[in-house]
Amino acid sequence: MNPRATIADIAKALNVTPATVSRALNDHPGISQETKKAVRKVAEKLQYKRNKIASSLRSGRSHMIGVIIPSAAINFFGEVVHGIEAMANTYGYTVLLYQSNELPDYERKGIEAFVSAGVDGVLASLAKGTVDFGHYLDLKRHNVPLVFFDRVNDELGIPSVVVDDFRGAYTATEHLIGQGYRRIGHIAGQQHLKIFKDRLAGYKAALEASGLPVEEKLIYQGDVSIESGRRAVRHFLELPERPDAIFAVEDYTALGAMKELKERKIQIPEEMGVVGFANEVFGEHISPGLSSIDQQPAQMGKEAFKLLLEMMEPRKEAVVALDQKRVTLAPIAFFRQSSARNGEGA
Amino acid sequence: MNPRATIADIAKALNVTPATVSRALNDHPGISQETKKAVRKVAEKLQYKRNKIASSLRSGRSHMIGVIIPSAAINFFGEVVHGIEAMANTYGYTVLLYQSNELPDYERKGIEAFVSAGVDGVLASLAKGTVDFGHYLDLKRHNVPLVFFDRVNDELGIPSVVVDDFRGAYTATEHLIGQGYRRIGHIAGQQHLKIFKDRLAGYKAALEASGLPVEEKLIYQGDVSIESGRRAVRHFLELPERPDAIFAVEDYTALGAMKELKERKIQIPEEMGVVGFANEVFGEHISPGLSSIDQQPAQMGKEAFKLLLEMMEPRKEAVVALDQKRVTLAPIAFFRQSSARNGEGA
DNA sequence: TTGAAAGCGCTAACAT
DNA sequence: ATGTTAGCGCTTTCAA
Repeated sequence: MNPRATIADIAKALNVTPATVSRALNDHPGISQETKKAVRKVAEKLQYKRNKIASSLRSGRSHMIGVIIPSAAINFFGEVVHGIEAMANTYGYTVLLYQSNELPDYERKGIEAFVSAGVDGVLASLAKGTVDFGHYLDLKRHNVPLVFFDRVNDELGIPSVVVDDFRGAYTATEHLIGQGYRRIGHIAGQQHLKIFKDRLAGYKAALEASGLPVEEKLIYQGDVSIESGRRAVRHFLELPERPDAIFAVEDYTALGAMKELKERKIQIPEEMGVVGFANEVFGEHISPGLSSIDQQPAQMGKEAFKLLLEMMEPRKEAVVALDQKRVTLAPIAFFRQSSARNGEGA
Repeated sequence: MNPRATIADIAKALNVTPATVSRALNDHPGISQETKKAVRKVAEKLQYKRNKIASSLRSGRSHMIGVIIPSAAINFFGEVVHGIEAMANTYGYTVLLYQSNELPDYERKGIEAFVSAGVDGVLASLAKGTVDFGHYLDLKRHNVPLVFFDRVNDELGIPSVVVDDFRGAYTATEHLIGQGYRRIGHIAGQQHLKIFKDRLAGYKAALEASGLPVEEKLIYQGDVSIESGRRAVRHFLELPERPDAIFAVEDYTALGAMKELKERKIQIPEEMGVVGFANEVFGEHISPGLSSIDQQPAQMGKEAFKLLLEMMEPRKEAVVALDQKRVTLAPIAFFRQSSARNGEGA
């Protein structure tokens, strides 16, 4: 209806200049308390809302950040966004969202949209298929701060936040050993993704630490899907010496494995223990409850934003070169019935 | 590094004026093909990217929309956002996201952030506790198009997209009757939310259509939580004549009911059939598989955006008064084992 | 088909 | 403590 009130309207009402009003609204030191109070009162009365667009154009800062995720329909990313958003809002930033749908082309489009919109920084989790990082490096070239989370690439000198996948996998495997399992198979994920490679490494390390052999036959190359979990089980069962437990690279893979095992009437956890990774919601509701490693998605989002904030609003004391900065969160184990041979499930 | 190229840079390179370049980039009719081609070539070479902020300030249109959801961590909303985003991108819009965390205060803050950012329109799903709609009406007053989805209020003359809750509940109940269940209990949700009221109504209507009595004792007032499902079962089992099936207002409620039933060794679906609502991911992975009603979240997001687009870019033929516009999606039933007394589960 | 000129609303030098 | 002035990069009349 009425055109929005501007700074000029307030200035007119108070017989001061727009500059004064602007300063008052921004709590500039050199403005008297009186004036500030008066300005705020009139602003309230006129329902003044700052025109961020004009402000951004002039100041070069938009107080918006862009977030690129593979898909908002994946629970994990939903929760990461939740964390980012919570943090961003408390610091006065607005979040632009873009989904890559796992397609590098969309990723590039998203970044262009962000640059075009003038974001002050970008948070991103890589699409599975991304191998060319040119669009991300463009951001760097234009001095737009960038932080990766979860699906990261560590060779570009871009700060990142991840969960300690190695340690998570190590903990999971160690737990299975502690429960008395001795032949532990692993359903692995695509090895060009660092997170999956790290999990495989953690699995191996745990075996070695316990003096158990690492057998290649017990490592099934899967692709993080329910079907791949089923296939892995079929493979394992055909072995002359089948495993007595499975550490799956991800919960859906573990789920597929469990389904196949159930259909073949193999008792979980008695005959076969199962541990997944990600602590998806369904894990605590299926039976037996699925043991898993939580990745702390909300916390990951918060840390990622904090890292980005340091880059967007650098403080003097800044110590470490920021492009060296890596935040690694501790994974949290949730052991349930699927791996409780000694009856110690949660 | 290098400051971003502007329209003026292109103009200089071609010995034309910025106005011409602007028109060429916007595919203005009165510009020669030659010029357009030349402009595009130079733009490419200089890696020119339109400064949306300047463009918005001048034109008054930002090509951004704001989306308010209760929480990105709730799968359903994640998927709605997915749908919105997909549609928005194909039409050249960018999505701003804000989470209310179910708090009306955050909702208001979100709207202020959006107004301030100059969005062209807003999509919103109400926080549970929202009873004062002043902030939403403000948007209307300032001619910022607004569309509600899922958690809507129908008394404000604001267009909305919902799934047909009445019909979904009717279908679910009718299905139970078809499976031979005769005493069907309902675990209801908070009745001040229209979606839950509609589901109760659908349940009642289906009973009546089959000549079955509606018994108040078989309607448990719950609050959409796992615990409330458990409580409902305890209540039902204490009745002199206990029900032989349960239609739960929502999947988590159904899950709670199933857990309680299992602990009491009551066979599902033989002794007690169960149907939920929402078709959450876990439903197909628990055993028995949970029958449920899908709300088509992605489709809901797409329809909501389309409605908003009509308001943001009205076409001449516009027929119906837009504030009367209601889109109702057909729910889709997924019947699984939890209600398959006749052995017809999916 | 193109140019000239003005201005969207705000902020930041520079002045006083 | 406040005013003056200029301009961010773009679009859009109006004019040629």
